[in-house]
Amino acid sequence: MYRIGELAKACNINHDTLRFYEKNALLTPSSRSESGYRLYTEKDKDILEFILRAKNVGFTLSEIKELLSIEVDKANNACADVKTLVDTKLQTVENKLAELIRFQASLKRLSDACCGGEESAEHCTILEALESDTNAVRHEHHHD
Amino acid sequence: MYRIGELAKACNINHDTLRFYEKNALLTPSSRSESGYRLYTEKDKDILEFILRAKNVGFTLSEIKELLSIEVDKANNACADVKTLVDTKLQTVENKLAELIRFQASLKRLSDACCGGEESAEHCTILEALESDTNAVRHEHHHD
DNA sequence: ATACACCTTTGACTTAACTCCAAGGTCAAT
DNA sequence: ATTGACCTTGGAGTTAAGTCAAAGGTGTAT
Repeated sequence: MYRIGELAKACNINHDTLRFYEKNALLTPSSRSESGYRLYTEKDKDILEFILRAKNVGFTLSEIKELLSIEVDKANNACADVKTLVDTKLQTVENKLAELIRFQASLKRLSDACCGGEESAEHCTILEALESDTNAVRHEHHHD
Repeated sequence: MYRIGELAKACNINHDTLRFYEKNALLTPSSRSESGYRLYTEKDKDILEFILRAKNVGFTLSEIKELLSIEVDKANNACADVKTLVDTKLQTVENKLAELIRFQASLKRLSDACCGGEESAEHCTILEALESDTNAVRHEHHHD
């Protein structure tokens, strides 16, 4: 069991952020001590880590709330609904992945061009690095 | 040449956002008409698209400004500095990529479990899907 | 020449996501 | 029994990133 300060420190965030997440129904501590102190379990910590990772890749708190709300309820027949939500989010993730892979390629090309090869003059900005990427994929396409 | 409304519409954003980006030195239109209208070129549009994609994967505007400022200036000897910045950003991108791949795997597992296989009971929430991922990678590690 | 859609600027307002503050309770150590 | 680090609540303040509104200029179409 973590008290609020311990969990905050462990995850490197402000303790007020934890209260804020509680107020916004993202993460409620599993229990309270006699005297009213919030007590977080290891599972609560997993949820928090999930929230922080999701935030880091550009999900909003309300999107994260949606992700956390996903529950395949076998008894209830809401399975199809859940699958729709999951597949929508999966699509979002895959779009983000595609973007990031493009950024990665551009930055790599830039890093290599810099102080590296003979072709230092070729790719001088991230936009040019991106363009050369685009050109590689599409047809040649000059404009100055 | 796009006027502000045209570019905003083409990129599906508010025209005030373009003024906001200009005020914050992220994107300044290449020229103005006689009467003072902002005129954006195709290159300006490329920059805007870059900004929007970067935002989408969780970069802040000031990080994006940094990315856009990268220029390998051969004359100037700042090449090493640039490489450091680029490599730092590359690391950031690769961390984000790793997170997203994990999300993707979890969501896929969830999607497959739902309405799909026999094992519908196994992975009911994104956290459980994540956990089973963790378990696959690390040692077995029970806690209830 | 007058609508009308579009543009200008300045400045105030909004929303998401925190972050801080005040006034006070808890608890282990001196 | 009191200090000091921790916790509580409620509410106000901040920052990033827009978004809107007011007052007025532009430019093409009737």
